[in-house]
Amino acid sequence: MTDIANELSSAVGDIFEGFGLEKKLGQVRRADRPDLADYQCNGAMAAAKAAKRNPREIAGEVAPKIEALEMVESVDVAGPGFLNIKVSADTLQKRVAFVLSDEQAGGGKVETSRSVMMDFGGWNVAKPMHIGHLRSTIIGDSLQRLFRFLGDDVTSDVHLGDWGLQMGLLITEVQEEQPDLPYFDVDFEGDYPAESPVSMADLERLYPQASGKAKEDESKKEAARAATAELQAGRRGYRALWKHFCKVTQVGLERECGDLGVKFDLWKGESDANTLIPEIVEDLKSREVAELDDGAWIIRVEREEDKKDVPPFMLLNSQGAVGYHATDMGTILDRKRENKPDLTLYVVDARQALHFEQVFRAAEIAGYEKEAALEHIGFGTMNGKDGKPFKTREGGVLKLHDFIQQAKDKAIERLAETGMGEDFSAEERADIADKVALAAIKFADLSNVRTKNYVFDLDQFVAFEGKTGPYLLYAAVRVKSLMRRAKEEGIKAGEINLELKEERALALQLDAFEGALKLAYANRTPHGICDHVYNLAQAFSSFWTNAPILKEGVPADVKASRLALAQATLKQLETGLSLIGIETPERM
RNA sequence: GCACCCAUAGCUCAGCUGGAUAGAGCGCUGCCCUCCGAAGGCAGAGGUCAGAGGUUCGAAUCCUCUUGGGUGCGCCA
Repeated sequence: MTDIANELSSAVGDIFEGFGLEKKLGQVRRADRPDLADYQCNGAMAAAKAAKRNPREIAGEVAPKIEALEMVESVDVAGPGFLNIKVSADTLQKRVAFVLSDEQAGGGKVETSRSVMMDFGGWNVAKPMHIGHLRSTIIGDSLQRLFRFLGDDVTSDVHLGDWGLQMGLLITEVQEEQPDLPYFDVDFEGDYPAESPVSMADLERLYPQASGKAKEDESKKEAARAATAELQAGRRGYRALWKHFCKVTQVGLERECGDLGVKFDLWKGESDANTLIPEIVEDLKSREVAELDDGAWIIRVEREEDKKDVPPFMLLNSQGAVGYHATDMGTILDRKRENKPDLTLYVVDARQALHFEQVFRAAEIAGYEKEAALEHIGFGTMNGKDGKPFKTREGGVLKLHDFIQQAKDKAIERLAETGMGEDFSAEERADIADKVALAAIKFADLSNVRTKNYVFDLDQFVAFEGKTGPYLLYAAVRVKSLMRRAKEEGIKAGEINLELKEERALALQLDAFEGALKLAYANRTPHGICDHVYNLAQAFSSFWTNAPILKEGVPADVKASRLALAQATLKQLETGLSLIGIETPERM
């Protein structure tokens, strides 16, 4: 069963076709004027344009046929030719019953399942995990949940940044601080220490330090480049030291992932593409895809129709080292062989757009992957209240862990203010605070259009009032509490009978889930899911205050009907929230 | 210089392939708890959709230009 809008579209499309009009003109959607209709079709006006006829005349011809459909209650022609459709109560009732019984909660499935690779997170070895990584992780995670839910075979890969110049910078920086370590002795032949010479804290300090020096001092940069090339060429001591960097970093990364409730299927890194690089270089050189230019091996990717300069793809730099062009190419080939994805999504900051364009073009030229199977899912930056990139009060880069902690502290504060959960155990309260904080962060992020920058205001987002994650948790918890009470009283959900306008509005909202998911899926924009769950929670709140469910004096059959409606809502609400990575507590 | 993204209510943001009276939230005003969780609901004030042209029966949406912000542009990732 698909949603009502879809069924109507198909039926109305057939009717349009019967009049010699295009089927797609029969497209039906939710009405923008709920006072006039449940659903609307604007096709008559477009049809009139194409056929050079009067739109009202066409609408008038089509309307009786639509009205004759079993699911339709009535059809009106309004304004220049809008077809306003009201569906029968029975149609809506069946739809709600379906949502209640459907394992997808009415969310639907894709027609053909694809194999999809998702590359997000963008964590780097040794660079501090900061606020800038948040969006990729949250958006990527939501997309992997959505795609999987709709039936695709998804593989997510954190694609660790572990192979570029930052590694060389770290190596030279450690050498400067601790020159006597065996890693730097070329003649050293023994076993290197099992213990890392640096901690995560050291790494977080060393990288910005080294990076700063390299910017000021060209010779330091040269040394780092050389070290990078040597590492990539396999210098034993460098490899051993590098492994320590990676291992130490991984511990911190797993902590962040756990905190965010995000899971990756693969923890591969840029370095994993390394084994393929020589093969690729050889292949592209021999087929003359790559050419030598200024000492570097490049692939020209510019096109006639380009309106801008598209710099070449850099296979090997003049030092013979590989950068992220080459590792990304290697990764594409690796995935092509290992996972055979139909589609690869790169959830990476919009500023990388040119980079991906170069890589995708180069992959196509090289014949490793079709350009159309590679997609950059860009996003804007998260700014502070001043509209500038999010920083600490001191102006430094805010670590992700600290940021999440701030949100948790704020959640604890808010819960205490309202006395919510005060008689719960400390563990439960802490768990609730965690869920509230994450819901606040994720909902705030995902409810903005992905491609735009947005302003993060912690006070606003951790609020329980308004369009926030915590409000949604509250809405869900309220229904859960109702369910517990119904169970205690032995009341069961029964046949659905929609009478009040709030009941009808809620049913219509439940029907909109599939459309919201499909749109989010097609555009890779989770914010449509946010809108849907929020609208659903609002429709439920209105229903809740106007349609008593378990109160005394409510007839048994009405109780059973409303309980079914509430249950369907809870199911879809929790399903929808799970798709944006939000978990609901049992109570709060 | 060239290219991309963005500009909608006091603030933060939605607005799907062009459609009816441009929607939310916060804030503001007024109602609604002897009654399932009021962290809620209902009602109201508040907008020349940055500006100017154009296409169209119809434009916040499409095209052109202007202004004002952000970002990117071969050996960092």
